[in-house]
Amino acid sequence: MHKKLDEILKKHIGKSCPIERPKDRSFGHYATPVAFSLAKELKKSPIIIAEELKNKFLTEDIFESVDVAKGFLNFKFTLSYLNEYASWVLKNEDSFAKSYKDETILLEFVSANPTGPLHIGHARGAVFGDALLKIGKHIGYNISSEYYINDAGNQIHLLGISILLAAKEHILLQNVEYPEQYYKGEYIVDLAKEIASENSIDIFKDDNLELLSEIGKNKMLILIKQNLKDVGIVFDNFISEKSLYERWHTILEKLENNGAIYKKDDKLWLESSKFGDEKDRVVVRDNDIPTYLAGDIIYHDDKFQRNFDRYINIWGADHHGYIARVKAAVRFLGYDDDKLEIVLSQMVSLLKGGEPYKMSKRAGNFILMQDVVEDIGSDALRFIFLSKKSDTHLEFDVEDLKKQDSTNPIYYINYAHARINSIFEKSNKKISDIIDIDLTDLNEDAITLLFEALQLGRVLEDAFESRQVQKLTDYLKSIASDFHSFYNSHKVIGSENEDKYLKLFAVVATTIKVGLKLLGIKALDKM
RNA sequence: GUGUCCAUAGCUCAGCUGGAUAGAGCAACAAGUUGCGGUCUUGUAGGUCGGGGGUUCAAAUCCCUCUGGGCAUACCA
Repeated sequence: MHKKLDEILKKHIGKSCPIERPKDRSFGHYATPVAFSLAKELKKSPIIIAEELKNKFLTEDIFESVDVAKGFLNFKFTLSYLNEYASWVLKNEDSFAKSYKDETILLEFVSANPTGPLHIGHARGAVFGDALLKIGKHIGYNISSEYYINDAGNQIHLLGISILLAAKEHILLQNVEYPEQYYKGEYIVDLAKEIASENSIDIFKDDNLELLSEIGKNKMLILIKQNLKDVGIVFDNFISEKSLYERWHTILEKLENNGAIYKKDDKLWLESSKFGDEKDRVVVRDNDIPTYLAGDIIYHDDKFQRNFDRYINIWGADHHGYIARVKAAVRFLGYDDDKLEIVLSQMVSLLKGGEPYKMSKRAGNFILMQDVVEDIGSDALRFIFLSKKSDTHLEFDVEDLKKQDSTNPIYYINYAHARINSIFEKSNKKISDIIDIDLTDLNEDAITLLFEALQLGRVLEDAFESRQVQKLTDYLKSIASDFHSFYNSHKVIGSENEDKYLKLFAVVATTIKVGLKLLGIKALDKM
């Protein structure tokens, strides 16, 4: 609908204009302040300009009214236009709020080190990325999801050491001395025992760190994939850091040819300060081993070689200082770094009944994603993560998400959906019975609810373009609230408007169902 | 120290590229159901938008500055 209005505005004004929702719903469905900006160009009062424009718009038959108020133009659609769209939505549920765009996007998220299970911070980025993916696909982007596996370098080496030491202490019953850095969680001991039972304890006797690292990493990756699957996330692609290194020399040569590299203190430095980084960064140490940044440079070259129109990375907010150097590297490689967008996912503080959520000893004093999923379920976890901006701190109490009343938004929304389902059952009617009912002579409440329910497309576009998924969760809460309020003040079954209201409710239910689906949550028919 | 993000109602947060009297949920207080799931609804109260300057017809929104926080500041990933 806003697209239709956009077209009409362009037609009469000759350019795209801002379209807003009026603060006061009674003013109309949409509004534009365009007369204010035209006032400067035309040197006329905005009110006069708005009045002149109003007369042009009145010729369009989709408008019930076009009003001018303090220079704002307010538009109200006719009920028959809304009805036509409602019928289309019910007949084309799968296409509701869909759109088509000629743009390919590579979305990278999670990319947690395969050295342990996912914790709650990872979960937030994972859920956010997955929802962005689903929404983006729905509105027509060609998006692929990707997980970058850091399976090279020191962390993996540490994993191997940790497994070996755990095995020596707990299986071979030797005295061991632990170094300063190693993975401390009890899962490491379990991992060692599992490896012992699948092979033999001899595997720990010749200190084959490389083998243990490899086995451990593979097992952790399986665990991570399972953690993700438990909240409905499946990646299109996994890409291994290690596998990329065979191209390092080619990439290094490319960087050198582009004047990005210099040698100092026997190390190779990337001159990233030239492109906005605060200082230059080492890419190859004096022992000839490339740094972590080198892997990311190869990876981003690999990404850009695959020629997407846009690259979105979701990173933990603690990595924000890393953005400048990667962008600089992308420029040195000769690509447009504006195509690379980094979205940050902030840390999460969890409470349970007002107290800090207990850490998992098993995982080494992290809040384990799996524990929270088992506690409150995937749907509740997804919803709470998606109801706040990704780059702000989030604090919530899991007990609040178990409540079965209006204080729990996911319950509240599902309740609206289930209630509509139950009303249809009670009335003994199906969607097909009311789909062609003509919506005429509806009261204002009903028209408002219908209009709101038809806003899904606009909300999805807005949520995706701004990378703010909470716009969708907020919208669904608001629709559920509007519905409950309407239902409370209007008798439906047995009233003369029964069929019309059923059609209206069917649209509301469709909006909720499609909206929740894009958040990775299945709407409940019964509760 | 430097960089960066943030500061809006008691709490958790919205507020779109500056635009119409600053919003929602929760908590608090007060009402409503002989009517379809009360797993609900309605109302009241609550804010000098951290302080101070500036730009503008218009600033919570943009700029400067101060204060108070988070994060980063590795040749670890």
